[in-house]
Formats: sequence, structure tokens, C-alpha cells
Amino acid sequence: MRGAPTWERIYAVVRRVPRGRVATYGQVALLAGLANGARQAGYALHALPPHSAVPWHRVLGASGRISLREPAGRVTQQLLLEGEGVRFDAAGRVDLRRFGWRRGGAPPRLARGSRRRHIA
DNA sequence: CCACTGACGAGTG
DNA sequence: GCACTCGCCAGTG
Repeated sequence: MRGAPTWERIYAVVRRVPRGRVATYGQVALLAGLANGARQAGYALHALPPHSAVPWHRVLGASGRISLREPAGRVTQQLLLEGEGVRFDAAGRVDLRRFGWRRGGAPPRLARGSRRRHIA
């Protein structure tokens, strides 16, 4: 992986994102070894063929928003995610606190004293 | 080698 | 929270 092309490393990381969870471009880039390569992650996925085994739809922008330029692609991505149980709010955003991929598995527990606000 | 591009992200107002 | 600007850096021509 070390000498592998940049895109391959990006794809390798994306393949690790579990079903029903989403990662951000920056997160993917970082895990691939590119400290400031969020754009490269996006560019790599953009170059991906339509029927790739790479779960490209599980990658969103840091704000939980779909970053695709083309409307058709955005619809496809949202449909694929909803098919895995990921919910979008009225503004078309995903709550990363709930569906964000936590590498390491340990869900970030709410800080003591924080207000738990009617979750779903 | 240089210029331009872009599925980004953090900072600022 | 939204709109803008600026920094990033691999790919492409």
C-alpha cells in the first residue's frame, strides 16, 4: 500500500467503511496517509467507474452533505445510503454523530452533563 | 516544468 | 448557520 498509487490507497480506505456508516473525505484522506488530501479523496472517487466494488457512496463532506456536482449522482448516493439505513434530514444532511464511521469502534459517549435531546 | 482544476475543509464575517 | 476566501496537492495537458 505504501508504494501504491494515491488513488488506490484512497480506495482501500473507503472499502473499509462499514455498511450503514459514512466517512468524510478528510477522514478518508488522513487514513490513506494524505494529511491535507480531502480534495484528492474526492477526485479519486470521481474517477471511479460506475460499477465499482468501492462503496464510494459512503463518503460525504465534513458537514454531512453530499458533495457531488451532478444532481443525478447525488440522488443515487442518497438512495444507496438510505437503503443501508442512513437517514437524511430535510436539508439533505446526515448526522455524522449518529452515522459517522468511528474507526476503533468506540462510540463517542456524550460528555457528562450534556443535554440529551430527543434522539429519533 | 508550468498552469489549471477540483466529489474538500478550516477560518472569517 | 450561510456565503466567501484561501490553502491544499495529485492529476492532467
